[in-house]
Amino acid sequence: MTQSNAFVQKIRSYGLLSAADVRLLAEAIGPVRTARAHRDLISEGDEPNSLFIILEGWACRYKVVSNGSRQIMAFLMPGDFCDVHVGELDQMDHSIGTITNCQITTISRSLLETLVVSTPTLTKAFWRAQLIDEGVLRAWIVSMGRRDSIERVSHLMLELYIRMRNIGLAGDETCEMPLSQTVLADALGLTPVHVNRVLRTLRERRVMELGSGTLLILDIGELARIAGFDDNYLHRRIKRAA
Amino acid sequence: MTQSNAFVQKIRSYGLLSAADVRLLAEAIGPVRTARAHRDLISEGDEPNSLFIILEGWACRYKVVSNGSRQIMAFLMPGDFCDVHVGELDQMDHSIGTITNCQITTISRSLLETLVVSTPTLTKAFWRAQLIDEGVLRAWIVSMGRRDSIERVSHLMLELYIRMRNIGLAGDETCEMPLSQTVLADALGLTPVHVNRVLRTLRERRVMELGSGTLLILDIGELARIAGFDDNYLHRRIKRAA
DNA sequence: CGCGTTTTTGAAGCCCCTCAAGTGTAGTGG
DNA sequence: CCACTACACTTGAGGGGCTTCAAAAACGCG
Repeated sequence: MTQSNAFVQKIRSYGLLSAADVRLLAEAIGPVRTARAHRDLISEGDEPNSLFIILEGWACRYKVVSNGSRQIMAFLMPGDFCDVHVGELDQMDHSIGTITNCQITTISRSLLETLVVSTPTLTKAFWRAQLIDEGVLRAWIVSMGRRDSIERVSHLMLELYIRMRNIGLAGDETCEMPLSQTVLADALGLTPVHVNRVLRTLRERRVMELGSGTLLILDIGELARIAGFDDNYLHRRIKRAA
Repeated sequence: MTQSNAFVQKIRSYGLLSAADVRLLAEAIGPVRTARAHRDLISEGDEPNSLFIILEGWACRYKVVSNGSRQIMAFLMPGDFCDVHVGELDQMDHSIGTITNCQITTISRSLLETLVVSTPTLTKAFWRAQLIDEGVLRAWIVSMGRRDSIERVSHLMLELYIRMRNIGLAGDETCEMPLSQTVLADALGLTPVHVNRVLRTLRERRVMELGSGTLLILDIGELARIAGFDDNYLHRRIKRAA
């Protein structure tokens, strides 16, 4: 049961759950299993059957477009869940794949539905989680549309750093970030070559360094300034960590 | 009450509501009022107070970034609603503004909450609407990241055309589309100048024409081919129209 | 009819891409 | 311990898509 904490804690932070609610939630969670890196948890076109929860490791939502290139639409880290819309939609319009080795678990569709219908506080907590994800999606759109490459890289690094900190996985201006430059490029709408150059610039300017699976922030003020990082957004997400 | 149909019908199409549910929903809707074009319904930083519903006209979610440029993150058309997260989030991280004159109405926060808690079918319908919006957001990210300008314009035109058709506001390969090239540019992450050139290309290739507030699709197959429009996505949205 | 907005077109430039090659670094098997 | 492979990272040179700047034409509305 300890392994499910990442998820239960996240949901708890989104709503005032009673002890009974938390117990119900914890009991709904299925057995933990391990998934290797670079595997699809769900593929585009699949009919979704159960809700995936990441307990450990990184995964992502992505879609391969007609010209063969890949676009990552979201990163999933411990505590994140994949498809609350289980059963609501007919087919997946994108895939979910692991980036690192992951510990995952599931909640079955029927159990989830009972949970959501029977306990309004849980409904609200799930809803809230959904809304925050939506906010992140909107921030990505802004980045892709109106930020150049260095701003975009900076913004993503800050987002991920803060999300890691919010779940207690980031230290003082450093955290694990097991993303290759190719994966970053797929998320940012850039090429790996160009991501490389941008990272070099940021390193040379003593703003941040990304290497061997670790992010090191040297000057968070400057990083936020470059990114045009919204104080508001930042503030809300910091608050949420508490 | 007839004026609220766009909204009620949309929610009905997302769930099997009983007659009582529909009545509850219809009764919750406040008085209809008119909003002029180019006005903010909600501004960034506001504390959201009630749920806005568009009954007539077009609006959009947008954000102005630090360098002064604007990014539109979503278009809102009749039946769409703005902020189910009323009260869930502390502050708006973006603004909502009208594009044309609009007929709008609201549901107060407290009424909405009672509704959602008391009737699970309504909850599910709202949830489903939310999930579809999220799918559209993800499609936008894919467009911005991995499609060039002509593909991106084509994709957006198809999305908007199909959404208009789904609410019965599109004719046979034509519909109203009151978007200036500047507005389109703000949505697509391009400049108005370049949008103009892309539209010319599409016109010269006899694929589609956009002018005087109207979209005219000349060759929908070719348009979908250029856009890399997902059959799956298309299919789902057509099905949903029924 | 006059004025602001939108649309259109041209010319020059930059940001990021493409292509290409070279350098690690980790894992595998001899 | 060293070949061998696979993959990620790095750097250079050249090109193209979109932007920027500028200005004219067309449209819509009082």
